[in-house]
Amino acid sequence: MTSKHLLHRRLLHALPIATATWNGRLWELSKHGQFSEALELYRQMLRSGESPNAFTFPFLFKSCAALSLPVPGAQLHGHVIRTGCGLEPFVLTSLITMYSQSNLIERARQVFDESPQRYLTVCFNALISGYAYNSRLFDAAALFSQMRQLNISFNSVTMLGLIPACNLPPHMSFGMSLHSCIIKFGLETESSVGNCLLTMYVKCGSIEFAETLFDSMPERGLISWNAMISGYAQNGLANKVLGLYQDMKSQGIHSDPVTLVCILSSCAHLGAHSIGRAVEREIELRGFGTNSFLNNALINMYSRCGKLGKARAIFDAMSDRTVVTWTAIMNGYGIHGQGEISVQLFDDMIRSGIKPDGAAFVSILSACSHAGLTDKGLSYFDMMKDKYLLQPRPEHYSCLVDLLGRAGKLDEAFGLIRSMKVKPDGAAWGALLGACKIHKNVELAEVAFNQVAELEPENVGYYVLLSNIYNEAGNLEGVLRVRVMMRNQNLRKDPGYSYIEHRGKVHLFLVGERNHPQIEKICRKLNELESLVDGLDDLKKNEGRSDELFNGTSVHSERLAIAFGILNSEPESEIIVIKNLRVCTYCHSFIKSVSKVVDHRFIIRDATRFHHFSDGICSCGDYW
DNA sequence: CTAGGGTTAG
Repeated sequence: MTSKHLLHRRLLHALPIATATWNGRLWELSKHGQFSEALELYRQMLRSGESPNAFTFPFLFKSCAALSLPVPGAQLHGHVIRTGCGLEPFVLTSLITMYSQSNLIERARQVFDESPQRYLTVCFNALISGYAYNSRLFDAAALFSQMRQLNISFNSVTMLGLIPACNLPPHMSFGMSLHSCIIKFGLETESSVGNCLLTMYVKCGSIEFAETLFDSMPERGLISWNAMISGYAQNGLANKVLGLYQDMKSQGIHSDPVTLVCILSSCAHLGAHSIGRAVEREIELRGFGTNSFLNNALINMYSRCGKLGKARAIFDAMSDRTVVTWTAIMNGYGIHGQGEISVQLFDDMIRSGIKPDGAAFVSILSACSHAGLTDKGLSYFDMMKDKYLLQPRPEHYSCLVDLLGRAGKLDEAFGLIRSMKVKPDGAAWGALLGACKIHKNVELAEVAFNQVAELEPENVGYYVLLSNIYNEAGNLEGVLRVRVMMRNQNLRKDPGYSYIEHRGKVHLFLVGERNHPQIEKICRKLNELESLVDGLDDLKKNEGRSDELFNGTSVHSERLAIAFGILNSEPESEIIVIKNLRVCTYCHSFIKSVSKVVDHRFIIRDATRFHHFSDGICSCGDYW
C-alpha cells in the first residue's frame, strides 16, 4: 500500500464522514456503472461505523440488480428492515426492482404484498415493470387492471413499464389496446411513451404500424429516429435504414453512437463498404472511437464486406472485448472459410476468461462446417453441452446437421435429427436437404423435403432446392412434380437479386432486370464480356435449367451487377457484389473468366459464403 | 418505477 493510500485511510478514520458524503460517492459510482466498487464502498462504510440511511439503499439495490447478485441483495433487504427505511417509497421500489431483475420475481411480489405502501402508484409501477422484465405480460396486465379498479392513478412511467411486456408478436393486440388507452388519457404526447410504443411495434415485426406512428409523431427526437432506424435494421430492411439516415441528416438531426451502430449493421448486410468507411471516419471525428458497440459493429461490417484484415486490425486494437466482439471476428473468419483461425480465436477467448454463449457456438460450429473441420465441430458441440451446460437450441442442431452433411456423413446427420431432444425445425431438415444437394442423394432428399414442406410449407427455397436436386439427377419428372406442387399452393419463387454499392448508393438488380437507368449499356457490356471469354457455351446450356421453370429465361442478377460494376468503377478497383441466393455454376465460371480479362478484383458474397476472384483464380470461402 | 444499440445457419 502506498503512503498516499495510508494517509487516505488514516483520514477516513480520523474524520467523522457523514452518511451524506458516502451516499454522494455511491451516487458517483453507480452513475458510472461501477457497481462492484459501489458495493465495496458500502462494506467500507459499515466497517468505518457509519450507518446507512434511506438514500443509501437505492444505489446498492441498483448495483445488485446490475450484477445479478440476489444474495447480497437479500442481505441489504435485512439492513433496510433493521434501519427502518422500508417505508420510504423510493427504497421500496428499488428493492422490488432488485428482486425482479435477479430472477426472484415472486420475492418482489411478496415485498409488494407485505408493504403498507403498496397502493402508491410508484409501487405498482415498479412491480409492473418487474413482470414485464420477466416477460410475464399476463401478471403485468392483471396488476394494471387492478390498479384501475382500485382507482389508483397511473402515469407515463406505468406505461413505460407495461408496454415492453408486449414486445413479442403474439402480444401486439394487447399492445394496441394500451395504445388506445394512452390516447384516451392524453399520454401519447409524451415522447418517451411514443418511442416506447414505436419499439413495441418494431419488436412485434409490424413495421407498417411503426412507420405510421413515426410519421404521426409531433416531436421526433433523436431517440425516435433511432428507434425507427433500428426497427428497419431489425426487420432486415437495410436499404430503408440508409434512406432514413439520409432524411435524418437532411433535417439537421445529429446522429449518435446508437444511430451509427444501426447504419453499420445495415452496411454489413448490403456489403456497402464505402458507406461503412465513411461511418468509420465519422466515428473518429466525433470521438466515439472507444465505444465497444461501435467497434463490434465495425468488425462485423468489415468482415462482411470482404475486408477481413481491417476487421482484424480493429479487433486487435480493442481493449474491452466482450463475447460479442469475439463472436464477430470468429464469424468473420468462418464466412471466409478460414475455420482454423476461428478455432484459434475461440480458444484464445476462453483463455482470456470470457465464457462463450449460444451465439458464439453458432459461429464456431458454422466456421468448422465451412472449413471441413468436422471432428473439431463435433467436439465444440460436446463442449457446449458438457462444459458450459448450454442446452443446444434448434440453430445449434441445424449447424451440426450442416457440419455432418457437408462432410458426406448423411446417415449420421439423419440420425442426429431423429435423436434430437427438441423437435427438429425446418432449418435442421433444410440443412440435410442442402447436404443431399452437395452429395447428390435423391432418396434422402425426398425424406428431408417431406419433413421441411410440412414445417415450412411457404418457404419456397426448399422447393427450388429439391427441384435442382432432381434436375442434376436428370429426373425431369421430379422437376415437374415440384412445379405442380408449387402451383397448387400458389407459391412463387422469390426473384434472385444482387446489390452493388456505387457512390454511396446501393443499386439493386433483380433477375432479368429491365428498369435500371443504365440497363442498355449494362447489357451491351455483358455481351461484350461474354464474347471475350471462351468455353462458356456448354455451361450456358445448363444455366439454371430448373430456375428457368420458375422465372423464364433471364439474365441472373449477379452478372448484371458485375457488368454495372465494371462500367462504373475505377480500373483495378475491387467490385463487391452481394447476392441473396447462391451463385449458380454458370455465373461462377463467368466471373472467374471475366476476372482474367479485366483489371478488377471481384468479391461475391452470397447467402452463405464469399468468393474472391482475381486473375482467373477463385478462392472460395467454403469447400465444395 | 422511466423510451433507442453490437454478435447467430440455410
